[in-house]
Amino acid sequence: MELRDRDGLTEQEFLERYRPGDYTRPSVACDMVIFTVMDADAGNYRRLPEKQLRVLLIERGGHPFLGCWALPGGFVRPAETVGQAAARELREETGVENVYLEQLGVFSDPGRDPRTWVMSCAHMALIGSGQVRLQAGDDAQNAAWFLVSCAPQQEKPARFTLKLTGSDTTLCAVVERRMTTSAGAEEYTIIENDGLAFDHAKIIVCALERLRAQTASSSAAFHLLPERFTLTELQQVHEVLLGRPLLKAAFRRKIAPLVQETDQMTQNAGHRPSRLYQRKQEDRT
Amino acid sequence: MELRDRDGLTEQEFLERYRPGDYTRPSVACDMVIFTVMDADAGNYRRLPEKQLRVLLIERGGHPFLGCWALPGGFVRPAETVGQAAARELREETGVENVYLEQLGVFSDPGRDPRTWVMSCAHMALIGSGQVRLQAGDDAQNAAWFLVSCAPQQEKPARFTLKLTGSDTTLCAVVERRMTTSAGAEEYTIIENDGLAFDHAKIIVCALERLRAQTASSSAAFHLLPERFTLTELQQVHEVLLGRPLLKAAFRRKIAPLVQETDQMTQNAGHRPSRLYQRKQEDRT
DNA sequence: TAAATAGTGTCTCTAAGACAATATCTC
DNA sequence: GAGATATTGTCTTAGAGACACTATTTA
Repeated sequence: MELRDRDGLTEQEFLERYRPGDYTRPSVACDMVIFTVMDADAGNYRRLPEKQLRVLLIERGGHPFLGCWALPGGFVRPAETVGQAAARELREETGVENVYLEQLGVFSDPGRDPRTWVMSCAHMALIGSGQVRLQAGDDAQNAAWFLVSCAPQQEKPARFTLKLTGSDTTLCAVVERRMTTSAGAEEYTIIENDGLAFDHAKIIVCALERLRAQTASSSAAFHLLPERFTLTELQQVHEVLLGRPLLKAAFRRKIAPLVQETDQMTQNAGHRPSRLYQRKQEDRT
Repeated sequence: MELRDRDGLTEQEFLERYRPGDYTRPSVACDMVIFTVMDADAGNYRRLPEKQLRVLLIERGGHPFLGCWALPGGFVRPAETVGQAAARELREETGVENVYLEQLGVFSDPGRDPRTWVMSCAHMALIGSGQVRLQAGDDAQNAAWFLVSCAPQQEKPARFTLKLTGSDTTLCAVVERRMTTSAGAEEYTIIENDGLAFDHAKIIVCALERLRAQTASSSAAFHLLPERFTLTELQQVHEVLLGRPLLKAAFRRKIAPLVQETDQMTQNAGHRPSRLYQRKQEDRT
């Protein structure tokens, strides 16, 4: 097949002669919304610990947004896909590999980075509570796991109040989801922002919305738990993500076909032991 | 607030002195998967016309992929978001505005464009059958609406056979959806490809999957119909998108809360007239 | 009147909501 | 035994699937 174009060139000849133009190109970064679920300090004696959703943030040590907290991230390199860049960033920041990783979309408001034209391809990662190595207080670059709370406002259900609580800092933002003719990653507007760098408040809210949608289809929570878990733990994770309590009997009926019983039980709880389950690997979603 | 960094600069001073580095940057394009639903030529006398899902493709007049068919698209400009670039492309290609537009995600395999490093932020647009101006045969740049058929293979349900039928061309591809630890726009692999440029087979399959997911939640089909439509038309669109027949009674019960009765009826059909409905605008999704 | 679509009624079955009852462990 | 969680049972209700029946228009 020797197709020739209007200059009489074959494809190979064309490519050999090709020189890219010199119009401006954007930098493309990968920002990572890394979630995990941690147990709250079980103050009381033999109660089950509460589950908390947390997100990893890094304190900025230079301009712009000096002193603000930002999502971990970095630039995409020419020989990798954005997904590979995200996996690389994740490994560099937390040391974990082979975890759930999903592309959220591109955030590209022209002024989002005051330095230069940078678009961000945001990703969400879910890591199990057992895999977290980076602990709050690791000051190599001052990274910390912030407790996440994000609820729609009563009067305006399209507005979300985002509150991120660290050990000695609290960050707040209000983000509105616009409903125009379009839908997609960018349809969020920051109304208020206190302490978050760039447009990262948007990105976090977008990730939370995606995470909730995945939870509703029962697929996300497994990634936030260790290999083996009790049904109560699984239910707690669903409840934290959805932000509302679930009925035990109904929940167990619903997830029954997705889990596999093991012959292990919890030990040393201050009460009746619970059976451990694992995810059934037949049909993945 | 006069925070100074380790060089003693304020943010304003830092930005004034900032010079971007000279590492390579990618070009970022916006590729558009533009769907519409058209009536098949109603050969028979007084039957309702069948609905067909179609996608807009453009024949390439230069290397690379000379003679292949490609999604319409173009490069993102510095002063716009990728969403605005998509809307601009859509307007330039089809003349329509204010239609449903959704970001699908970034496709960024390093070799996807043999010329240079180009990533594509794919978008899906849905335009109503009444708004289509560009007709098959408009040879300004040889654009055509291809009939879409895409079904999972029986033996391997993660493999999709994509078939695009134009007036005098048929394009075929087989695309597999990988299910690794990751999920997202890029988790597709092209197994076979005949006549489609770049990685556009992937992008089209990804768009179709997204479109089906939206159809299941009853939100997409409205955008593919004119303002006023019959319930049978709405059902036909759902059936074409989902690829299976639906029961009339159950369908009507389900979409009843989403539509609003009008006092208009269809005219001059070869049978009993049908009431026209419009989308109920109370709760948008 | 025949052909075609429009529109409704109803039975069944499944899944979710709600609540209760029982079981089993540790302190 | 008290305190706590684990696990199962069942009644009710909402919605989807399946199928049949009636209504209304034009050729």
